[in-house]
Amino acid sequence: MLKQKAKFSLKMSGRDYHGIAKKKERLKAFLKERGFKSTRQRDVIATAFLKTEGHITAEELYRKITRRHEHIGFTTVYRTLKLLAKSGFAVERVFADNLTRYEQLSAKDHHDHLICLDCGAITEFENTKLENLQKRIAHEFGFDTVAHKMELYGYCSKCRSDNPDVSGPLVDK
Amino acid sequence: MLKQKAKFSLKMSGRDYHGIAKKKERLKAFLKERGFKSTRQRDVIATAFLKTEGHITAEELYRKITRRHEHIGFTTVYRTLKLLAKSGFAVERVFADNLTRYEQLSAKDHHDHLICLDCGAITEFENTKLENLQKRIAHEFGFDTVAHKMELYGYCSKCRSDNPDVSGPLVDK
DNA sequence: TATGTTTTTGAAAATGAATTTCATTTTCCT
DNA sequence: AGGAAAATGAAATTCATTTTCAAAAACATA
Repeated sequence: MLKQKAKFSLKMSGRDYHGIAKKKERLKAFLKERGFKSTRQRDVIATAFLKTEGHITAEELYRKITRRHEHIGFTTVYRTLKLLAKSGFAVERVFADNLTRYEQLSAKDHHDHLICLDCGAITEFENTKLENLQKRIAHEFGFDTVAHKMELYGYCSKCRSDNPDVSGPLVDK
Repeated sequence: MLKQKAKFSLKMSGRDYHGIAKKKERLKAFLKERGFKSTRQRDVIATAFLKTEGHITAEELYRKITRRHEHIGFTTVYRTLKLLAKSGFAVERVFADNLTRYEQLSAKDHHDHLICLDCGAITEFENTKLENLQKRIAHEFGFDTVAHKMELYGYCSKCRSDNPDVSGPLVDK
């Protein structure tokens, strides 16, 4: 009774809600162009990653994948995420917990992060004024900026209402 | 012929340009208050740290200290820096290279950093507009902000003139 | 389709900064 | 001086990340 589902599982699982098919084509093209090889593992990992919204560690993605009984090594997940980052499909980010997370590189290119110190939720935001101000400041110091990192740590409204007297682990200053 | 210099070396080395004496008094008071003990090592490490301007890793401070033939263990330097951070004399910071650095907590309290990807120079800056904008943004998302991190990575004017075609290691996005 | 070359895989080992352990030493209160 | 409590420091541990290397897979070419 699972036949019909299985029949298409390798080529398409349901509608392509995330535009994954196109991305995978682009990835394949990228690999060929650079003389890298297309493998089953890379396909599985890339698919799983591209389905993911938000920020995920190599470990988390690895667990997600192996849960579905794929026997793919952690190293390969790790390396594939690096590859995705180098090929422009993913961005590496390190927040205050010092874990490396990957997020998809989307159209929403320049954004920053709000991080809840209680539940760990990561909210993205974009603010043009902030961008401009950053550039202006860098300029004042004779800096040519190529990247920036801007994170706001605090407590989201949900966590504050759950737990009014927050005294969680501070992070920075 | 070095007698005169040596005579005062433990109590005061030259004028107290950095206000170190006062800070050390405050530290001593802090220790006593909390039931911690004043030790030769803590004195040496605190002095060395308080003399330091800018941002220093535990390793760097350890090397600086042992250079002067003090035999103080790395662990003690590490722990003392943690202690200084907890007692409000130092602030811990982690930049893109993932090393923990310590800087003195000065009057210039809320500041952010410009980091040169070539020479590694760290420049501090302060900008009220930026602060306010950050708060406003956090507020929009119902966040109660307790800390923030804002770093601009790029190339300082010096490095750009030394090496016009920079293609150094990128860091983030 | 077979062959050969190159790349990939993944288990295991290495790395490296941060942190902890624990026996010994030091501080400091009485 | 004596004794309880804390500090020291060398070594060990932790833990995420990265590398190694032998075996397996991919793929260009014949």
